[in-house]
Amino acid sequence: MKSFFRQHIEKIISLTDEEFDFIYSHFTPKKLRKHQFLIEPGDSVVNDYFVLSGCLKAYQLDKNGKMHILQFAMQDWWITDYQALYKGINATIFLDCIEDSEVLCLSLHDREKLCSELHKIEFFFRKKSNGGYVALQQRILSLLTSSASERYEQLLQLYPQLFQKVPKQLIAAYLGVSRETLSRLHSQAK
Amino acid sequence: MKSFFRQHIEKIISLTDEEFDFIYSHFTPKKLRKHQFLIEPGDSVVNDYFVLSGCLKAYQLDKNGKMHILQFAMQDWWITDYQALYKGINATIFLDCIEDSEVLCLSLHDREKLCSELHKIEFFFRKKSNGGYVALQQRILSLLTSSASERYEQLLQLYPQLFQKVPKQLIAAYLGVSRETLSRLHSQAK
DNA sequence: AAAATAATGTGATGTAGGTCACATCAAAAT
DNA sequence: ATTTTGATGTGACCTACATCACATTATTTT
Repeated sequence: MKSFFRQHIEKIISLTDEEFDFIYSHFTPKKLRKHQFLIEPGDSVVNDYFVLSGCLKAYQLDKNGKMHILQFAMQDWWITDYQALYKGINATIFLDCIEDSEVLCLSLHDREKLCSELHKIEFFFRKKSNGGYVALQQRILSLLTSSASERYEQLLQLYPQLFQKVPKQLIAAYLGVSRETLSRLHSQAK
Repeated sequence: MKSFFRQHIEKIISLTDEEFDFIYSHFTPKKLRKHQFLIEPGDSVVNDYFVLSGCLKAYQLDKNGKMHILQFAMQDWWITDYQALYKGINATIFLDCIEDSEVLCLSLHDREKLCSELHKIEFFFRKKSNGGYVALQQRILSLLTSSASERYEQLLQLYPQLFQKVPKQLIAAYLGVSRETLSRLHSQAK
């Protein structure tokens, strides 16, 4: 698990054993059960979470109680309420587990400490953020330019593993379609 | 103009005169006329652009020729085709001027050089990227959870200056509504 | 200042996708 | 193993919003 995390970082920067141990010492492992919440609206948010195993979702409920999914996170992904974490305001989203999961917690404080002490890791986090920015832009373009069935196909292309783990009604809530419509898109196989 | 740019950076980090001059020496000013293109699909993209004055838009055309706006950029904003820039692939968006504009160009190469030579500026760009990430997440939530008229109100709240510069049909293309629907939302004043 | 071009408003009509209702099937929980 | 709870499918109907068409009013361009 530790080596898996190291590989994740070493996709972007290379590390000595001492550097990795130093970095790793700032993280706290946490085991979570299905349905367990990490964040609820109103909470103060101190951590970013790196997913070692399992699957989580970040979402909001609208005024009719309908769920809208901002983000999934599987193995290898980072997730939290970034608005709350970065701006120091209360959470506006729910973050919970779709299945039993393990995460590594990193407080914002420790992240900033790491970044100021180790230039390399600041490079890592900058690259991660840049990559995330591009991914979000692509999702916005997908929402603006594509129909429900096109968006479904795009998501399937991009993250096929997701469809093994996540019920289709959650896929629908991520794509911005009703579960009924998503089901019909399938049967009609457009 | 130069001091305006310096202020922009000093909102996040503080600089000595030498440091600022060093940073500024990596930027190239460029004047642009209304309708002028900075990027078209297929182009290779080497620069990020910081807007000194004017207003630009980044957009795609869908298969029916309809425009969908990914991003506006007014004074103080950064804009480019980030996917193309970061991944080193060809552009997939148009970037052009809504009015006469002035920008500062920074090549990716120079940005990376700056970041490796001056830890402070890497901090700056990391914070910028984090902020941008949060803004995009909020836009996705807005697209998922809100109706056309709610999205209009949210945008008006967030960037009132935008409505002085940008014709409503472009606002519509940003919100993901037809210009006719946007016009009707107004008259009905929901 | 005139001509050309772009922006906006508004009616009539079309449609993708939403909502509601209920049936079936799968998976947890006791 | 049985009960409870959640996931999926499908029909009937509804509604935001899109599209098309044309009139009106700004804003550029020459």
